[in-house]
Amino acid sequence: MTVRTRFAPSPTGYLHIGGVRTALFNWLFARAHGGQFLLRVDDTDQERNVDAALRPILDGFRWLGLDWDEGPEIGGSHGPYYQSQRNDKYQAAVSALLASGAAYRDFATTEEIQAEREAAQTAGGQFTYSRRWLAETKQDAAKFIAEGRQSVVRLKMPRTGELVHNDLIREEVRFPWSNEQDHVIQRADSTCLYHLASVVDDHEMQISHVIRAEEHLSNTPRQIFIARSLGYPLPEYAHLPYVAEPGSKNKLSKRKLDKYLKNKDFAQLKAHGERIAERMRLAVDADVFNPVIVDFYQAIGFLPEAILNYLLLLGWSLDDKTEEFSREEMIEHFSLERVNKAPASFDPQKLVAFQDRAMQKLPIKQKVAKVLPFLQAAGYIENPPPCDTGPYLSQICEAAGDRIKIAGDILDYDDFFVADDQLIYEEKTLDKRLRSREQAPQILAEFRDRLAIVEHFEAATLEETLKAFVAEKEIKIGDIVHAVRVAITGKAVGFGLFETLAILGRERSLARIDRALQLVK
RNA sequence: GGCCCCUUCGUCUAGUGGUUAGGACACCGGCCUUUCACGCCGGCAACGCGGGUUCGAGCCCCGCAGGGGUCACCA
Repeated sequence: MTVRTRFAPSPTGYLHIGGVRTALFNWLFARAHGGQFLLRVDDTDQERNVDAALRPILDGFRWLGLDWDEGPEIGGSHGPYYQSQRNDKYQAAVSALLASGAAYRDFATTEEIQAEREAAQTAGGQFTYSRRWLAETKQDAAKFIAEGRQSVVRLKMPRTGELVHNDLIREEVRFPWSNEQDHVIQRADSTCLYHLASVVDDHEMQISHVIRAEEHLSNTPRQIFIARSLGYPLPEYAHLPYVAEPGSKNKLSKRKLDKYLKNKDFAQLKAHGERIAERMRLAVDADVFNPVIVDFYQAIGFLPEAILNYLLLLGWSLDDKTEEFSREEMIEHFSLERVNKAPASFDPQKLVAFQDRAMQKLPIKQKVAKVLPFLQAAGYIENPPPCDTGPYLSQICEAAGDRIKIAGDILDYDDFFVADDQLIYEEKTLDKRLRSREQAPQILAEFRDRLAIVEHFEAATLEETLKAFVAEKEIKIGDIVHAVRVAITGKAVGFGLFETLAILGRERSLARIDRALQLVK
């Protein structure tokens, strides 16, 4: 049997991190079994512009490298892949269900159903629809229509016995049929509902494994009922635990974006992102610029592999120690058997830790490539970049060491990209390192003259020069290092001083020191 | 409330009858050091509760408690 899995996003305008986890597991399972992964658009209830609302989602998938074998934009042999375009198939299924007696036309009004429900509730019992507006024959129907009633189609669910079903993750689960309602599968306006559509599509698209979040577990009985009634072979079901809010066991919801910002770690991550966005003069749309949404990470320069690696471990593990997985290793090792049953909280800090590690491992050349678009977006480098950009950025990334944790962090080191006379000095640092120390400007001036005559303006020789200077003047190394740093970068913190000097070169270093000296005079 | 699911450090988890209950993130010390990062060393910290079964239970059984999901002419 060919393994075929699917992810069915509804076009909401953004890709939710919990959704990505579900998609990832589907994708991994398909890839691990040499099968296909498809995307199907759940737009049965959409009125707005589906294309516009779908684009960020597809972009997110592409960015993460979760490629789909069939679906929007690429098509496939089981299309169309938009539920809004598959209505004929749903109608046919409804007719078949009606014909076999597995479903019926119901002429009750919403109010009447509601009244029954409330009556059952006050009686303390469980609601079971009386089916008194059920129309079995044309005559019944005609009578109701004459009264001006409209009809929906309901499933005629069993009311005795139980469904025993084997879930790939939950194992055996049992549902008493008496607990099920006669769910509506077709609205009064004759459009069909999600559960019907989903079952029909899964069957027609030959989905072998339905891997979805736990919140669908209790929807499974009605779907199995539909599938059975239609004579479909059942797919395997695997219900993943949902992703929970940080520090709680509530389901991470797309509707509570604001709430999560109250979480300290979340807020901190967002603030970091905002700092980067601000430097690029990027409009920060509150709806999307949020760590629950994948766009956020893309916008500020996270690595897709870091996100995938983190999400993989949210509810799945290989053993007691392996944490890092390349894409290939994920595919090689992933299995549904090792998926956890309990919900897992989304932990922004741990995601960041994976990002840090992934960034550390990134070769300089690739780091340069990641960082460049941010410098261009901020207006520091032209597009296309001048030919000396590569070597210059390589030096900077090399000197940066592990300081650039997110590609957008490069913008913290704007001092390498502004003209000497445009450099902005932190007043506080100028005060602390130069103005408040009587001897500091003098010492800096003297060291400046040494720099002017140093033979090789390279990190190693610069360090020798400075050490010699310190020994000769009988000062502490800190007395000069910090003064030089603020003079050439305007900041209190930065890369190694000697590397910084070397990158800037003699001319620019001297110009900046001179300017700083002017400023503190 | 009915039904269903879940329960090991703060968080992600390993663990399938005998372990000093392991790892990771976070946190707290210390070291390194020209700042900031990185790195290194060390530390804190968990089997929800109660009954069984067993020589022995985090692991098996039964209760309880807690948490969550779901109960739409939403998806």
